Amino acid sequence: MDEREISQAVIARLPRYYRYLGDLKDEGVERVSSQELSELMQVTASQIRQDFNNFGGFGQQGYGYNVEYLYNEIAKILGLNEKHNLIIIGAGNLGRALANYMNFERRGFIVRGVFDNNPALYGRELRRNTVQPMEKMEQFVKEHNIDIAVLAIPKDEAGNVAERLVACGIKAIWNFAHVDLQVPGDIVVENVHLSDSLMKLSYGIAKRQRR
Amino acid sequence: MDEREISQAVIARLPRYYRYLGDLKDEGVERVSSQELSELMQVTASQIRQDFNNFGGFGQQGYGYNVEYLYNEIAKILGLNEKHNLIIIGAGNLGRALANYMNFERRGFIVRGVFDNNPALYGRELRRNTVQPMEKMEQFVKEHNIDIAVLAIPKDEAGNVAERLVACGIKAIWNFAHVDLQVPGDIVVENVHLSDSLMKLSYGIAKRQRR
DNA sequence: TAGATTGTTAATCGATTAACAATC
DNA sequence: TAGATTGTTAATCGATTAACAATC
Repeated sequence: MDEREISQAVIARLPRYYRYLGDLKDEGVERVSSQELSELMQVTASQIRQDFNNFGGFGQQGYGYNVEYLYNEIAKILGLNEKHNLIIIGAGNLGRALANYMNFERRGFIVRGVFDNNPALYGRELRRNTVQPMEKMEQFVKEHNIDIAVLAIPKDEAGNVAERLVACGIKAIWNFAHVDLQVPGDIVVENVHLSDSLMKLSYGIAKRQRR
Repeated sequence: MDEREISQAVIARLPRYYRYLGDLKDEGVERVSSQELSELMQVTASQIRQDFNNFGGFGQQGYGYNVEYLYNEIAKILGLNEKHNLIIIGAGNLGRALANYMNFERRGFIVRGVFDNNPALYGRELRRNTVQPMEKMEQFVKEHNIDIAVLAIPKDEAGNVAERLVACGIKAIWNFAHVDLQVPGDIVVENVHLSDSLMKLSYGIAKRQRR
């Protein structure tokens, strides 16, 4: 909440804290100490306290952390209290899977439109949405207050589409295309490179084999 | 290739090197210096040289790196020269998308079977595979020399299924379930937590808003 | 008050960057 | 040989862990 930049390592750990705290909350646990949480999550208690203190003190000496309060504070830090309208670009296997995947809506990420440049897919139903032609994307973004675009298209189309999205005022891109996007610094980009992930898995197997 | 443990940070960068080198190779580029590559990839030349030297010297003073050679060496390090048989557990939206997604086969990851516990899906066609009941999983793993299982099932089933997979000799789990799996140390686990990724995106938007 | 546990400072560890000698 | 660029050592930076005083 203050001016200082929080390191990427800390941000990357927040969703995991959020998940564990959500579980504790669901179990009806009221308070948790950094020590208890550290055993549960297999990280050091020191790291937990340092991480939370990046955002100001959420705990109380001699007591620990109130689970529900901490859970809600992390939600606020992550911006999960805000609703986000998103569109999905690409109605191939991955785009369709994401469009049909309900769980994100629970967290306030609402799919408002799905776009593809393949006429064979136009009008196809995906939950509350039907696939629209790419030409309608720009107008749709402006009219429906869309802030996130999910890029589920081949890598060679991704750069061009990203440019169009930036031009019509999108704030963030969730990029599943296997390419590094070049966008202005104020555009938030989060990459999901599945093949990179699979290669890391492959490395793990190869290393195991070498033992 | 030697005894020393390579840091996770280095491993995580290898797929990206591999991607850029593949592009250079496709463009017919023969040699590249750490300096050139650093400008292309927006990392320091120092880091590139340090990273590669973890695995022994791939370059030559005064010349740089031979693109094709380096590309092939990274493939070997990542174990991409090996073929891997995999099965997909869960034929929901995500499981089906992964089963239909051809690109992984190109890299030697071959989908040999798809399993689900929903009888309504049994026999459903997904490329070369048909959905089979979960009860057949163990035998299939043993008979078809499967080393990777892709977990595309809800989080509350994931722990149990992971245990069964470990018991029947799987080597690696590509985990899309939103839970931390508890498995023996010799089992390779690579997590793809999409909702974590979406939360990081959300943080980026929230931070941007606060400016 | 005594005990517990945070918030925070200090110490350590590891990763990144800089510098340069080795060598093609 | 001279120029280029790696491989590698040293310096710096940042992140993690340890320690403990503050405080509930």
